[in-house]
Amino acid sequence: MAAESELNTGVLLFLPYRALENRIFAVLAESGHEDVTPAQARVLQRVGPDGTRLTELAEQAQITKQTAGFLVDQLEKAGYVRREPDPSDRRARLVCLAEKALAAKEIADGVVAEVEKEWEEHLGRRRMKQLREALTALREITDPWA
Amino acid sequence: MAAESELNTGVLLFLPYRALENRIFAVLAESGHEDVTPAQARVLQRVGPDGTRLTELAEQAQITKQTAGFLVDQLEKAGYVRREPDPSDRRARLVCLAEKALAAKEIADGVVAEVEKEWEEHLGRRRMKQLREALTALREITDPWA
DNA sequence: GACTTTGGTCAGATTCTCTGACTACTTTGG
DNA sequence: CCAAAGTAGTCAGAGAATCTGACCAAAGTC
Repeated sequence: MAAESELNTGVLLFLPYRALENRIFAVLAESGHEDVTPAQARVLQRVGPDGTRLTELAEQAQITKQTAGFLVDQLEKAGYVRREPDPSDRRARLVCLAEKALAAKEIADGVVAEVEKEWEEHLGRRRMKQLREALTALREITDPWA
Repeated sequence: MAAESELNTGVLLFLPYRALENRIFAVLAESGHEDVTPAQARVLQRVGPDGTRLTELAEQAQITKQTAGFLVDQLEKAGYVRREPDPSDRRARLVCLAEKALAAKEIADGVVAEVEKEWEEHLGRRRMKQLREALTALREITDPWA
């Protein structure tokens, strides 16, 4: 590692990301969702409001569709998602959020809001805004689904 | 997910992080380091220039010391690290970077520099600076080892 | 010197992930 | 309309990564 003040941007991005994720999992566990694993969460997070196909979940989470299937099986058994037939393609099925996932999502969103508030208090409103703005702009060249 | 323009800061941090990581692994694989797995890399990344204890590696990577030991075993077999006795504590051993790891690190650093340059070109010098500055400040409240 | 903490290992189980092979449905180009 | 090619998903089996629990040896504390 270089001198303390010169960490590369990757590490700099990762540190707050992980801090946030840790906070979310801690609160989720406290509120009766200790059964969601990080791997499952990475898939669950990507299920859209109208359902999402397995293949699409796999792509976005950067895992194989077999792995995605495995994780969705578990999420289904645990009551977080349902699989419904896709009306537009009989091969496909849509993974949809169930009640339990919506409740968990609400809790997670609350933690995110809380942490974002803490960050804004630490950075000041102006720098927080600059941060979000720069990251949003960066998305244009780093997010394949932007 | 919310409207496109309103992604939470966690996702916003994660997207560029993963893009960078993917680039690093791609180049590393091309240059004869296809044997380092992501899990190993997360440990390897945290080995300091003067060697680092297993327990410390485990803490920083947020894995158990058993897992860390398992990964270091593999890195050692693959020639990326050595284990040397810690002169200050006869129980402990220091995990030290070997030649092969230094070479890989040089390559990785090159990719990071390249990607940072691309980002700066996209954002402009000013916003890139603001981004790094905000992230560095955030480290004060999100990095337990800051 | 007994007690507690800390650094690390061993053993075994579980979870996550992958590759390869396969079925069923859809799309496309005559 | 039909054959070929592509896409959605599953099954089977293997390998990688991770954990918990039990343990040993050296350090630190009273």
